[in-house]
Amino acid sequence: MDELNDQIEQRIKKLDRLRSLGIDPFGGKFNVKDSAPDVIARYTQATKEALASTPVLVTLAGRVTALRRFGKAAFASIQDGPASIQVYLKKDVLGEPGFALAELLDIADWIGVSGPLFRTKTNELTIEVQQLTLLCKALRPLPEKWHGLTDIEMRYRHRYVDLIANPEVKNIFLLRSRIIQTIRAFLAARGFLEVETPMMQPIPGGATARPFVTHHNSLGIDLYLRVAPELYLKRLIVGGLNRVFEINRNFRNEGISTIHNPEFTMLEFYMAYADYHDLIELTEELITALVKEVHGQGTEAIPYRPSLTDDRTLTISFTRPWKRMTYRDAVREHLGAKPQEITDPAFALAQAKQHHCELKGGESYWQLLSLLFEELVEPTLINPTFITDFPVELSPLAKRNAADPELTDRFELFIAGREIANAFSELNDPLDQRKRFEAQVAERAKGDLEAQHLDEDFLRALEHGMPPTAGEGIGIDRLVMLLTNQPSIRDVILFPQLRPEK
RNA sequence: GAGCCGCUAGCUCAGUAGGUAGAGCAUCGCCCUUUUAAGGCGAGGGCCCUGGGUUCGAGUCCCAGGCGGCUCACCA
Repeated sequence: MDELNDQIEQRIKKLDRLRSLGIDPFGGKFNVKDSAPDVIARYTQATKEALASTPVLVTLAGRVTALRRFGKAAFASIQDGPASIQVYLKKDVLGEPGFALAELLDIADWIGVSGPLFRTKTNELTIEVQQLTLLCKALRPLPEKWHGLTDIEMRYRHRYVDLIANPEVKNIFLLRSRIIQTIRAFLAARGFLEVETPMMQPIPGGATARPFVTHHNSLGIDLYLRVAPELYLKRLIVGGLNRVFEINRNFRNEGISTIHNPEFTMLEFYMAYADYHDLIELTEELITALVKEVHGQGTEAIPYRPSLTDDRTLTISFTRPWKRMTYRDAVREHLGAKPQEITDPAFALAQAKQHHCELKGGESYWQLLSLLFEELVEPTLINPTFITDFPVELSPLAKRNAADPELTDRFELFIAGREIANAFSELNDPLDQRKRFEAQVAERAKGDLEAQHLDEDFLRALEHGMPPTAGEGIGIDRLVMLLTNQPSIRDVILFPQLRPEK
């Protein structure tokens, strides 16, 4: 043990005292018959008199989170899952040996109790413990009861303590789990098959991002942690799995911030015979279902506070249908420009300069528009908005628009000024796909480390024929942030990436 | 990567002007059989993030570093 403070020392001493009483401080199986949440739910209405006349015996277990001693009796709160219940430890009832154990209890210990329910003078539902079992002695104390654990670094590094001390933290992760379960059920109900594709890929593809590199010893090759599952999921569509989805981690070797963790959870799903219009409908339905799952069935709007330092809270309305706008029109509207102006590259350049976009020189028309979009439009997209018709230049895997070959059949969904979903009709022309890869390879050669690689096997798969397919990706962490009103991604990831302790 | 802020007991925090390091909770001892931030009396507990410097003297001032947070930039 690295540090031996008096708190730990005292608890270690108690191990011997327990053993001399014949008690194993790190006991074995305990036959749990009830749970605190369940008992509280079932007997919340039971009166003092009812409990006295028809005794209800319960047996449950949990962690001691508070202890109030009175010499020959004590009250303890024990935490069992999402609920906490009070137990009463009384010498008369427990007897000598049982009470000797009670006297050696500390906050943080795990105990099993059984006995009848009763109500105290203050009417609190309480277990009068007849049988007390030590399940596990804790050697470290819990944080202070009133403030809990507030040091942010400690909360992330010692998440196990955070989860014990801060009930609202536990609740976020319960919600996260429910959100993911709801997504699974939603997709399964529509005939989507959940699959798992490689996390370690010889060629990282499916997104423009810098990958992590690792090495396989016996193969003697470098492998990349995936930046996206996209190219593998589309191979499955080629293989005839018409509707597939994957919820799993992506890894991107980029900065860390309140909205970026090096590994993050992504939902991607692909639907044969559909196009991006179908996914707009599906996305509205899915996210509406999630809003209702988290906030209640009647919910039309939710609050969201995007920044820790700014106490401004947004109200986001999910009333359908959500706004739809083309990429170019969104920029045009914000500039108050005329249709003939917005297509003019010189106009775009002038506007980019005027709005202080960071220009490296030599930007294409669509790159300029992209800068203007990010600078001007994105932050204003508070209520859910589908932005459609992205330029082909910025969409190397999306199908060309039939009417305008410069554009693709693609949308991104923005909520609270952030991209929540990205979807398109998938490019299934292997010859066009090859050209797009080649353009990306040329970008790489020019030094763009995020540009994509040419994946010969993926092209071969497309050459076997991929039916018209629509595909979408939704970043789960940011979605959970939005639905649970958390300004930092670290508050929706159990173990966010931190520098190691010294 | 840059700027700003933080780091003191197990936890939450004070620490005046540079002069022997404090409180509450927790811990230990005593009292206490319906408390719920229980109460009363008493006690112990410190690498003040690390390393330099200034000074008779540094938790405090200066420099460098570590870790964290936020903001900005890139990405989802």
